[in-house]
Formats: sequence, structure tokens, C-alpha cells
Amino acid sequence: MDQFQSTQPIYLQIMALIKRQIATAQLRPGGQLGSVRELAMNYQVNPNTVQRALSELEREGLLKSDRTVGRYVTDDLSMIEALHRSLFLEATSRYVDEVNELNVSADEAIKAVRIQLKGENT
Amino acid sequence: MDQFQSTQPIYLQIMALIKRQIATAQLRPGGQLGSVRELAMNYQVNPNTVQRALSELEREGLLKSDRTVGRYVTDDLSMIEALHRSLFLEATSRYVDEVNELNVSADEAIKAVRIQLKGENT
DNA sequence: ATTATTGTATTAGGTACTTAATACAGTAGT
DNA sequence: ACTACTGTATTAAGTACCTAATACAATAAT
Repeated sequence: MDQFQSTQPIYLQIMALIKRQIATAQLRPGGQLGSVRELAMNYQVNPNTVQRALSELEREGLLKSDRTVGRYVTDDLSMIEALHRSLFLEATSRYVDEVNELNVSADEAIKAVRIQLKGENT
Repeated sequence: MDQFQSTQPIYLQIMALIKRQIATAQLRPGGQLGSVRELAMNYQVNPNTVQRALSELEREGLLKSDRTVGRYVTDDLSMIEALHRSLFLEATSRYVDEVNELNVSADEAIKAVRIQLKGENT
């Protein structure tokens, strides 16, 4: 499906992708994931790489696995909300740090964000 | 000096760091850099890793090297301005993309940026 | 019972990055 | 001339990540 960047481990990129999909309910709470082999086909990567990403997400509590049936998204809604909030805050914090390091004023930064955000809406 | 993350090649992180310092004139146009061996000491990495970062920056035109004297920041002010603009735009664009993918509204995002930016000023 | 599919584990090989240890050519300062 | 510093190059080793090719136990569907 997608292509991945070579500057970061693929399994981390897959983790981030699935986290986003969980946080935005593109993967619904309690919903089933494709199998390791299916996802590997879709992502065009080795099944082992998918396996690694998924087991890490499971370790974080976002996924559950039934050994012989498949994998499911957690149905803990508060955890999903917390995930969404966390991804949003981390993105914002990262951006603010970058902007500060570039000595860009608050007004300039807010203006730039507003322009790009408005420009991309339909 | 700093520590580096393990999820991205160190030489790329050093490149990004030096780019920021050039863009904000912490490294002044035409100014001299520390030697490969000095920087390796400061960054706590191998000289080869510094060498790689610096030669890539040179390939991009941001640094110049005198083989037996040392390395200098470019004195092309328009290039430095373009670098600053580019780093700022890329950061903003990256943030806007992330926010869109999280289905966060423009108003929410701008509000979050404003709060964090104001909160961090002295 | 048999078949297909699930997650999981293992072994091997290749590539990129990093480190370590040198070495060399050129120049500035003495 | 000598010394100390530049950038640069090379060789070897270790680690992390990715891929490939299997294999196994467990279950759902038939």
C-alpha cells in the first residue's frame, strides 16, 4: 500500500500508522486487524517486520491477540482517547520546540499554521 | 554535549543540529567550525560519524572546507535565509499533516499551539 | 478427521550505521 | 626543518534492522 522512509525503522513507522488509525477510529475499538501475512502483503514488507510492530503495540496495550484467531484493537475507550490526546500533544510539542529553536515568533508560527490549515480544507 | 536518539542515524541528527545553528546564526556566516575531532569529542561520537555529517552538509553547499585549515559556514546569506525559511515551512507542514491525520480541527490546533508557545516564553 | 488460517518462533544472510584504529597529504606556526 | 594541526581515506568489527524460508501449535470451518 504505502511506502516507508528509510531513515526510520519500518516497524516503528508501522506502529505509528496503526496508532493513528486507532486514535481516529479508522480501526474501530474491538475491531479485527488483518492477519500478519495480509498486512505484510499490503505494506509490502516481511511478515516478521509486521509481527514486530504488532507485538510492540500489544505490549503497549493497544492490541490484543487470540493466538489462533487474529488480532483485535483494544475496546478500552478511555485508552483510545488518551492515545489520541497524547499523539496530538506530542505533535504540538514537537512543533513548538522546533519553532522555538528556529527563533520564530509565536505570532509568525500561529499565522503559518493557520494559513496552511485553512488552505488544505475542502 | 547532547545525546542522540537511537531511532535515527546519528549523522542525520548532527546534520539537522548544524542546519539549525546555521539558520539561526548560532554558527555565523563564514564562521569557522570546530575540527572533526573536536566535534566528535563534543558530541561523544566517532570522528567518522562527524565526517559523514559534515561532508553531506558540504555537498548541500552549507559548508566549505579548506583541506588543511578547517571548515567554514557558507557566507551566502540568501542561502542561509532560504535554509531558515525551508526548515520553518517543513516543520509547519509536518505539523499540519499530523494534525489533519488526527482529525483535529484547525481551531483546536491553533489554540494548542498558542497555549504552548505562550507558556514557554519568558 | 481434514484443511486452511491464525499467531509465533527460529535460523540464516544481507545491508546500513557506528565505532576503532590507523594512515596520509597539506599547511600554519615555531 | 620540525611540530601540530587540518581534512580525508581505509580496514575491520559489532550491532540493529530487514528479509527469506521454514516450522509448529491451536482453532474454525468443512
